[in-house]
Amino acid sequence: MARAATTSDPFNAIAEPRRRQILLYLADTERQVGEIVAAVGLDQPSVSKHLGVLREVGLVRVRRNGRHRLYRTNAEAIKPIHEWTETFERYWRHQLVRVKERAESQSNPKTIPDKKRSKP
Amino acid sequence: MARAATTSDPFNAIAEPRRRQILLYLADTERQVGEIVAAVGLDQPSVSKHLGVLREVGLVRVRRNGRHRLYRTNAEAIKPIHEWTETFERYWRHQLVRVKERAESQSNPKTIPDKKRSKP
DNA sequence: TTGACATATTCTTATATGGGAATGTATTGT
DNA sequence: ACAATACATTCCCATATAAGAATATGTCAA
Repeated sequence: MARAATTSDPFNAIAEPRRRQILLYLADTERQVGEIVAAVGLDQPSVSKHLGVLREVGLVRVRRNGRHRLYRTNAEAIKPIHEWTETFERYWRHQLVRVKERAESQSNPKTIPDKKRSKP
Repeated sequence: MARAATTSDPFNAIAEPRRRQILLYLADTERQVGEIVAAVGLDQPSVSKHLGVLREVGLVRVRRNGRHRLYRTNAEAIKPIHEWTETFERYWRHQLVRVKERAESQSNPKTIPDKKRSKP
């Protein structure tokens, strides 16, 4: 079968760039939907749907305030992803050590291209 | 537009559980495709396709050895994801502190949850 | 109440994706 | 050269999903 739904798997939920953008935007401050709409430059229904996904998977929390809804990132829900990537940390450390060793042992300036940064 | 392709966005590439499984499996040892097939319990073409995605996005490296291909996780490609989640670390730390403080100061649960929606 | 505002939900549609089956390709042993 | 082995690729199909348009729901103000 296919992958787990965006609404049940945080890994899948953050696979959408707009949602990552929203999570960063909501990381330190509560925001109303209107503000989020302005910030990400999508139309309101799209934003509401993204927020719905993030809500269901637990990556954001909502609170009502009059006619507004105040969203905020629930950082704890990102922890599992952080921990998953963390299991690879020692491996890329080892890789770096190996690269460094090679660079030091032989003064052969062989270029090892670094991966480009992803642009969220 | 939709999300970036699995073959160009590591976040999307790891949104598939099988691929995460493969990445863990290949983290510390090179493996031939046959071994990976046995390990994940999919049939060979499916595994090859997942490996193709991981290859294109740079999450694994391949090396030929006779008729075999030896795959290994390229941990460095996971770093950007790790770093993205890391930006939230201080927030979940704060959240934990707040939760702890509240639990210690008062035993009055003031949570106002958002209206539940039924979707099961 | 009525109406304006803020947000959510429900269509519809185009596209990406994963699995299964079948086939293609490269490499080795004889 | 030929067959077997080890993978990769292609084709087809079912499903998930994201955007857009239209509509619904809920809340405040007059």
